[in-house]
Amino acid sequence: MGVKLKDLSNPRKTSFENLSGNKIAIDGFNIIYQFLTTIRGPTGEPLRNSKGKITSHLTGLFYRNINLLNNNIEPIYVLDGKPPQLKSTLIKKRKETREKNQEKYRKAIEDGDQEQARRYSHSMIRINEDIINDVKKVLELLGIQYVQAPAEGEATAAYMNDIGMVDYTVSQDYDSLLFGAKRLCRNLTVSGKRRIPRTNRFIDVEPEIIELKEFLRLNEINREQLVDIAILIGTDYNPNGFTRIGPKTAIKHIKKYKKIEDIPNMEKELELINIDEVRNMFLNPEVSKPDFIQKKEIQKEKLISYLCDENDFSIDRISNMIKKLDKVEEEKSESLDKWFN
DNA sequence: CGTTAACA
DNA sequence: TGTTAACGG
Repeated sequence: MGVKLKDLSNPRKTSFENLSGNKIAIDGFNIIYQFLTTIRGPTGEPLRNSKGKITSHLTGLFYRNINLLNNNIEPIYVLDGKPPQLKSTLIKKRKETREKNQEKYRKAIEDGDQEQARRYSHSMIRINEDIINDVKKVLELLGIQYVQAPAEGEATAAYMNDIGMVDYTVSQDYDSLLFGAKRLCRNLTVSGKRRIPRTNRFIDVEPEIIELKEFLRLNEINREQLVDIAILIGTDYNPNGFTRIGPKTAIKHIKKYKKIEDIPNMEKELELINIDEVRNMFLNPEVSKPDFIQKKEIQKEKLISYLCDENDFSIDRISNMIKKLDKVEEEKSESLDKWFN
């Protein structure tokens, strides 16, 4: 779920064109979950191939990556490893709400209530090993690199950003900033319009950059204090946060008292968590340094075979998109020729 | 989510 | 030509 830092952030609008020439570390699980929950047929069911296997994530990944490559953006996917022990309460909590929602879903199906079914259908989806293997397969065939993080994907993505391997981390969550990412890119999507859940209203969603330095300067805090603010609000490692403290109160307190222990009347709340352990999760996370990463060649034939033969994608659509990619490559080498001649 | 078909 | 609905798998 991530930390609720939206109200404190100072996003700067950007676009695919603006990000041309950049390397980005994509929070793999975050993007996969988005595809699985948003790419659906009319009944709210995810897309499936003729064998009944879910394919929403394949559709999303294919089109999104073609768009990135067409704009000369180099994505590197970072996949989650073993979840940290401190996350177990959150995972348990999520499991409980998922099971409750699954029950609601089943009931809605029984009652023939499509609207309710659609609302709870996302709880039927889990990122399992099959899904991960599909993702790895498509990425390999697209020639896109991925790295396996030892623990939190966002932590390794942030590390890659910090040491200059990538220019941005990409996620909808703000956690990579807590992990020390220099720049976070949110809403890195093509279509500008997105429906507000359970309404018929649409809002324009544009890609945005949040720069850690600017964020800290604007709020007149350092990263350690940002982490304390997050802990007050609630993080994956202390999901409930401190009672009656939201973003506004959290920043007010930290600006005034500098750290959580110095805020008056926090003794009882502090007894509930090991605060230094939580801080350490963000300030000193388990990360790996990936080897030098270089984009590989797209394997067009195998990609078409995998998507169209194995997963029933339309051959016309897929080959058209690949043709578009070829066209961009052609233009690129043409302009390169001009440079030399 | 991203593309395409339909429509003014 | 630009906006919106519906489809994709």
